Formats: sequence, C-alpha cells, structure tokens
Amino acid sequence: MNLIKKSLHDHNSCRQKVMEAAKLYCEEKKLKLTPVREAVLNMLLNEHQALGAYEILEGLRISGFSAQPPVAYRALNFLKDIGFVHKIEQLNSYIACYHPDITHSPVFLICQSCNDITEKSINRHEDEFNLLANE
Amino acid sequence: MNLIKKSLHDHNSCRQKVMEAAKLYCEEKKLKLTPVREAVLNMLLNEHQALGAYEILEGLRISGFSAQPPVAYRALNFLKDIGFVHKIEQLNSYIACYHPDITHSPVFLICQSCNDITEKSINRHEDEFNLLANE
DNA sequence: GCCAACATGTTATGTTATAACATTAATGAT
DNA sequence: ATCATTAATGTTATAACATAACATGTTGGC
Repeated sequence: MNLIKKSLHDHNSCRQKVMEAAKLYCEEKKLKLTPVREAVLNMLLNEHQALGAYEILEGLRISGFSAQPPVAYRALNFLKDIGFVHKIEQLNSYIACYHPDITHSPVFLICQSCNDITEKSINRHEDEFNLLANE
Repeated sequence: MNLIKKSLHDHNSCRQKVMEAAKLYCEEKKLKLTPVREAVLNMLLNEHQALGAYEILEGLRISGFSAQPPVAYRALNFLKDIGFVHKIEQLNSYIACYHPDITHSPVFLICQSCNDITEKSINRHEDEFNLLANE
C-alpha cells in the first residue's frame, strides 16, 4: 500500500504547492525569497531528499550563481529560519519541509543503509506514533 | 530545591562510580579500556559537560599522549560504541553518560545560550516527561 | 617464538562551516 | 529624485570537524 501511495504521490504539484507557500509566507512577513534562496529551495524540493551544503553549492554553480560556500549557507540558514528547510544534524545535510505551514516538532526517520529520510512530527495528532527503544 | 540537589551532588564519587562501571564492563566484554580511552573518559567525566574532539585532543596532549586527531576520535568512538559517551550532533561534541548501565534512548536538553546540557531518557519510567512544542 | 588481532602513531587530506570585509541592490525618509 | 540606511550578495581566507591510509607497536593464544 505504501508503494501505491508513493507512486500516486504527485511530486510536481506538491513541490509547486510548497514553493507557493514559501512565496506567500515571505510576502506576508516582508522577507525576500531572492533568486538564490528560491533556487536552493527548488533544488531541495526537486531532490526530495537531504543534500549537503556543498551539493547545493554545486547546483548553484550549474545554475550560474556565485558559488562560494557562504552563498549556500546563507540561503540554507534563511530557509531554515523560516521553517521551509530542516537541517539533519546527523548527516550534516538539509532537507525541504513539506508541511511548513503547521507548527511542528520534526523527528526524522533515517534509513541506516541508504540515508533515506521520512519526516514525522511529534505534535500533530495525525502523526502520533510510538517511539520504540532498540532493546 | 534543584540548587540544593546540585550542591549536594557528589561529583567525585559519581565520576568514580562510572569509571568503575566502565572498567567492569570492559573486563566482562573482553574489551580494553586502554590509557588513552581511560584518559578521554576521565576528562569527560571531570568536565561534566560536552567537549569537542579537539578539546579532548588538547587534554591528551597535556597528559603526554600522542595528539593527532585520529587518537581522539578513536577513543571517543570506542566509548560511544560501548555507551559511555554520547555524541551531541548539534554541537559536534561529546559528553559522558552517567547511567550507562541502563539501556536508554537519550534526549538532550541544551541551553540555547550557554550550551549546558542535561540528559533525559525517553524510556526510563522515572524520567517520563512531556515534550512541549514551542507554540 | 610466531602469528593474528587489536591498538596506537603519523601523515596527509577530506569535509563542513564561518569570519571578515567589499560591493551591490532595495527601501524609505525627506 | 537623492541620499542614507539596511539587507543581500560576492569574495577571500581560514577555522573547525573528521577520516583514509599506512606504519609501527602490543598482546594473547598456539
């Protein structure tokens, strides 16, 4: 069933939806979703997985942006501050948030072999689950 | 009351207790708590707070050990693997565990201004607590 | 003693992140 | 409109964190 769910997931529309939300959010808060910032968010939404800062940087270079480390880190930190990106500390990498509209405390399930990540929330009713210790 | 509790905390005996536990554990498992490893654990128990690998390294240098990065990282990883040290990913630092005897899923409360850390467990009955979202 | 396994020593380098300062762009007050 | 202020970006350099790879030493079992 998860397979079906996954194959039915309309990734393109979901990406656009979040991007729209980001634009709206920034407008409301009088923040600027500049070209670099938008490019970074877009890249993360496209990948649908966590990327390292230097991978982001490479993407920016390809897209014709200046590509010194601070450029990527500034954009990532901006997006993180406004809640559209989370940093996965264990992997030193960054991932787009797909429900940035909802205040939440994210918990990440990270596959130990392929590093695939699923975001769960510990305070959304619909996502309630049991934390199991590895005993 | 916490103040009183804190001032009454016998840090010295608590440190020795954990150190004894580590020795015992290694003996039982036929692992070696070598001088470097013991020195690192001792340093962390003494500090009673998280230290970066390069701070550990500096301590080792002062104590007369070889002090190239791998020396510290090996010891830290050994101690982490056997459960006597936790890595705080957010701070890229390492902290001694004070109840290594109990299987637990540690959660760390990190002060946002001074980085002071308290370890809590999410599966020890006595430590049950509410996770509050910052809404 | 000799071998195997483990631990440490050492060099070099990879990876992640930020400080500091220069330049450019946007905003707002007059 | 222009000028001052603030925000964003560009750029150089370097700090901070971590591991690969290989050499050498130590220990315990046969």
